[in-house]
Amino acid sequence: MSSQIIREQLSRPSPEVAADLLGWTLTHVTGEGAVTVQLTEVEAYDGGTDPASHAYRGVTPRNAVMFGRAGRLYVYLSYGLHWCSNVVCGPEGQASAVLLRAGRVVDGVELARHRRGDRVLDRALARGPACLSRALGIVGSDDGADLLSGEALRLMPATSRMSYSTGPRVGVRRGASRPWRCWVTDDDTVSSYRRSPRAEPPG
DNA sequence: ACGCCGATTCTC
DNA sequence: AGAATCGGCGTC
Repeated sequence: MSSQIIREQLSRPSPEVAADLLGWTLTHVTGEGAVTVQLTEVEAYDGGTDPASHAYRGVTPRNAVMFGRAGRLYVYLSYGLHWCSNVVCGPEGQASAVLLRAGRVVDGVELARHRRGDRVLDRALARGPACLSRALGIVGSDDGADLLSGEALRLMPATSRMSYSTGPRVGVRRGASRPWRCWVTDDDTVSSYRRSPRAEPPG
């Protein structure tokens, strides 16, 4: 599949793209080596219509990448200490992204464990959005990297379709009830669901 | 300029 | 349940 076709696929609204991304792999090559993660849990974020989105209130230096062309990486700092990674979706000019919440490390397990800690179980190496980014060695300077034409970071489509479940998003206060979290059904690398303590009541 | 809060994670 | 830790954004 050409990167042109993949980019068109990613240029649709993020709630549609999210489920497609399950089973895809993301590889990051650094001086330390390569780590590949197969995605098992993702969350869609829209732009102007989604109060949980970083792009809800328009373009800022932080979220600018979300408004650019699909297929690039949007990285942000969470709680002042954790990097989190997104795949930019949707047509250019319209903010939209899919947060990478969890995956299975299918290559570079030793390097991923070195980054995450010796006592971390294999299945937990990339469980949780900050853990996934940490396992891959993704940091703020990777913000904006093209995942389809780049050398260091590469996103590749799944070889087979996975059966998946959907449900409310994790951690967000507003818009938490939109069923925009997708995960591979019964997969042990999926993060355990915790609704934000500050989430607005459902309904 | 100031203060609050977050698309989190780990530990107690 | 609480801490770690800082940039973004609303408010004064």
